[in-house]
Amino acid sequence: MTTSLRDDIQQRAAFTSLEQEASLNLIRTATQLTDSIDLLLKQKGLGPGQYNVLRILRGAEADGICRNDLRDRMLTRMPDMTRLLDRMEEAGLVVRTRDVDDRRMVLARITPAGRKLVDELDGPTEELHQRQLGHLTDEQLRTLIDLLTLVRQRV
Amino acid sequence: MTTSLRDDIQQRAAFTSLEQEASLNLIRTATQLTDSIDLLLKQKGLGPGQYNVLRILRGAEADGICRNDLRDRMLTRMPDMTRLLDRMEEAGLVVRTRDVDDRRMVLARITPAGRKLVDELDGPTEELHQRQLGHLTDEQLRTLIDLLTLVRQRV
DNA sequence: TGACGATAGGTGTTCAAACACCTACATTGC
DNA sequence: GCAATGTAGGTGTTTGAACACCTATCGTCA
Repeated sequence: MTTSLRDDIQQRAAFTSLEQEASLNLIRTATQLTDSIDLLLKQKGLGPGQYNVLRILRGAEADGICRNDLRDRMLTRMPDMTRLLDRMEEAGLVVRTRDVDDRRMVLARITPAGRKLVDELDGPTEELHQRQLGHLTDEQLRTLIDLLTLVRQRV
Repeated sequence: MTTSLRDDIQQRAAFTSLEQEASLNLIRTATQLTDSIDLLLKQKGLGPGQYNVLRILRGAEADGICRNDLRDRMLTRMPDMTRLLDRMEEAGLVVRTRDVDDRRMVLARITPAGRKLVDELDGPTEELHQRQLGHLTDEQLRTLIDLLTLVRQRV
């Protein structure tokens, strides 16, 4: 049983183009994925942006990352990075220190508490990914990834 | 030149699984698509939710659709449909009338102004879809759509 | 027929996203 | 050395999203 997007959202008119159909399918699918992930994160009191920041900062280890670099590496657009970091600092997940060499820059680092939190989420998120995508074969996943990478060439 | 997501967000550690890689690729790609679409819509003073509502109501023609049906047919989750419709009604894009048979229900219908607005966006959005996805062959698009449909089976 | 649960919709409130604007510091070129 | 420009970060304010809670109406079954 295959649920096409057309049945899914009960649209009457067919799609006007294959490109439109692909676009709507992509957005719809991503939304369903993020909805589940966000629900999981919320159980730990995290929003999607906060989790993303924590994973980036964990990857950077002790070096620390400045606000703009952080913003550019986010999975999704986040214009108000300052106040996102404000909240995370208040929650004890990150610390910010002004760089001594270039005093314009403020480097954010993950705290032990932040690291613990994001580590605890590794298992559950991986399980969720398996539930969400585990029914595809490796070849199908590889094809999907390659096609998505190709899409992003021209966005 | 292919920009993998790993380069894109400058992640150091490799993905922990093909499923995770696919999930992140999907979310990242969808975000890029919606960012451009939202930008286009904003030029007409519309948010993504409003545009989605208008397209659904246009497809329903004169019948009108109640709030919950509308919510279930949205491309993306929208918990506060009431006030979204409030704003659209105030903008003259939709009208709401209480159903005489079942007085719990309020049917939303598109106005001529709303219809004109969404009609005007058909061309630009289709052009955008072409710019975003036109570099894929029909076969690639078909494969992508099929894979995304398959993904949604188990979300 | 009238109480009960289910369903449709609305409201109140809190918090975050978004945008424009502003300040501080660094860099460059004269 | 200093004005001009660019870059990094923060702030003020408005709007919308999210959540829990509330009201009105319908259906049904004792």
